[in-house]
Amino acid sequence: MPKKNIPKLAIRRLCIYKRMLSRLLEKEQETISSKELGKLTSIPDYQVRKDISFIGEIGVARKGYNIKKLNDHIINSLGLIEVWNTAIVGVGQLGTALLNYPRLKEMGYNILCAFDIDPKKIGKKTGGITIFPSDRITPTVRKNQIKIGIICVPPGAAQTVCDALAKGGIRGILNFAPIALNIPAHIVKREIDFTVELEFISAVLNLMKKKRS
Amino acid sequence: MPKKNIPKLAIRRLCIYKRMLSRLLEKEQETISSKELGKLTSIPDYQVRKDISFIGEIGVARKGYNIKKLNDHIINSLGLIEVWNTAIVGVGQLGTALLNYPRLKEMGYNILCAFDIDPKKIGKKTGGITIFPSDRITPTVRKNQIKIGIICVPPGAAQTVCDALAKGGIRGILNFAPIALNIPAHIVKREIDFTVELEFISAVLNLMKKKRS
DNA sequence: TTTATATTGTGATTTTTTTCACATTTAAAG
DNA sequence: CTTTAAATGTGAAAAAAATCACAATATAAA
Ligand SMILES: NC(=O)c1ccc[n+]([C@@H]2O[C@H](COP(=O)([O-])OP(=O)(O)OC[C@H]3O[C@@H](n4cnc5c(N)ncnc54)[C@H](O)[C@@H]3O)[C@@H](O)[C@H]2O)c1
Ligand SMILES: NC(=O)c1ccc[n+]([C@@H]2O[C@H](COP(=O)([O-])OP(=O)(O)OC[C@H]3O[C@@H](n4cnc5c(N)ncnc54)[C@H](O)[C@@H]3O)[C@@H](O)[C@H]2O)c1
Repeated sequence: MPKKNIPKLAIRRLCIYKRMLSRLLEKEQETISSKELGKLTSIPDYQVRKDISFIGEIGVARKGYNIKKLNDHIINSLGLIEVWNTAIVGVGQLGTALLNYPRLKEMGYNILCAFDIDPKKIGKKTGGITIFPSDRITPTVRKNQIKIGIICVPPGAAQTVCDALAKGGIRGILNFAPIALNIPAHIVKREIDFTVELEFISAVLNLMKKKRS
Repeated sequence: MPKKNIPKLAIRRLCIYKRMLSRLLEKEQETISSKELGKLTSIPDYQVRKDISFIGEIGVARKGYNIKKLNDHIINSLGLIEVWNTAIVGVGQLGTALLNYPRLKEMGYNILCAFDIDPKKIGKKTGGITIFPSDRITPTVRKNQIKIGIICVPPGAAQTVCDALAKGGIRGILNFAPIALNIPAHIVKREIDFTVELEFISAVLNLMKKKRS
């Protein structure tokens, strides 16, 4: 049980440390210092230490952190042991890639079903998952206790399917459609827009150039 | 020319406003207030105003912002008119989805070529783009003045292809492999890991639950 | 056992970001 | 022309986050 409120940004970084730690588990190395872990994740050592301190004292002076112990501790503190029933809405280019992405299941996101509006896709299987019609989202989510929904439909349809997921009792939504979703506050939302990230890169490059000149 | 340094987070939000504005361009509405724009992007109105203020005074008291003018102004201020030569490395599930994603070109990311290590893929075309062998990354990037690289290879290969891109003179990198890349500071990097986003959702849901109990 | 020192954990400080509140502006109505 | 009020732009305050610096600690070497 974490001492106090963990900052949102610290949570994300803890997930990134864990990602690195789970890779290190396969190596013989037993412990790692905040400096080393920082090097591997492009995060300063004091930030690594401070982030870890939010979930308790786990390091050993002069030695660093035990890799397995720290990995487990992050998993426990953030509750990442849990397996989440997950659904994907929209089985196009991106949805198909996700349905074939084994890492999702490995990380505890168990995809139970997929939805699409296209009659040619409904009833078929992709990545071993059956595709249901999108007007069945609400009852199916409710019946299967689906907790997390991943939206991969065109932007024009995203709010509609989001509402259907919400009505079914979804708890978290990962949205890939390039549009901000309106969503009740009790649902945790995360939006990823590749083109916004690319534009961010462009903007930073441009502003770097301008400053130099 | 922006007055002072624009905060990184403000840049991202400006891109999100622009995304919404370009949708609104197709409607008849001419102006929009910070309040309305905030509603549409899930961002508070004062934040919208402050962000826009970083790129100058463009609003009209009592009316709000002219949609077309604000859209153009964001594009100009952040330098988003530019077309960027782009390459994709790794033409698997995700790389293929991206090569077939028309929005990239629409937004000014002109994919000139793709790279893969798989002999069965090299020489073929995907989404109209020819796939080159990955040992040709450095010279091809240099010759074609490719400025942005998108990495979609397995994590074990990501640092290698990243180094090859850097050697070719790349300026920005968007990385989808679940690993932090080591990269010289002059290259602008952005890393997207879907599973980290999902874990973030899980963690927030868990910590919400814990706090309630 | 003592010493030297690498490394943690954290309180204090600094920086950044968000939030607030309101004076100023200006379109529209009277 | 004057009044009204909606909306901006921003300086100031508050909150959050990052950074620093160092005392405390524990290991490994002497
Ligand atoms: N392709 C990419 O690489 C990529 C990258 C980033 C973001 N995106 C975004 O992800 C979303 C999907 O992109 P895509 O390339 O896979 O598009 P796509 O056109 O290949 O697939 C969209 C799928 O959604 C289905 N769909 C449409 N309306 C629906 C509804 N109401 N209910 C259920 N399903 C519905 C369609 O039948 C189709 O199968 C889009 O919003 C896109 O902007 C795509
Ligand atoms: N599939 C998804 O939905 C998804 C989602 C998020 C992140 N990712 C990440 O994106 C990356 C690609 O995922 P994927 O599912 O497309 O994998 P994939 O196995 O389908 O494709 C990987 C491609 O990279 C190529 N490759 C391997 N080594 C290479 C090298 N040295 N140079 C050039 N090409 C090389 C392979 O030949 C293959 O074509 C992975 O790091 C994965 O973790 C994938």
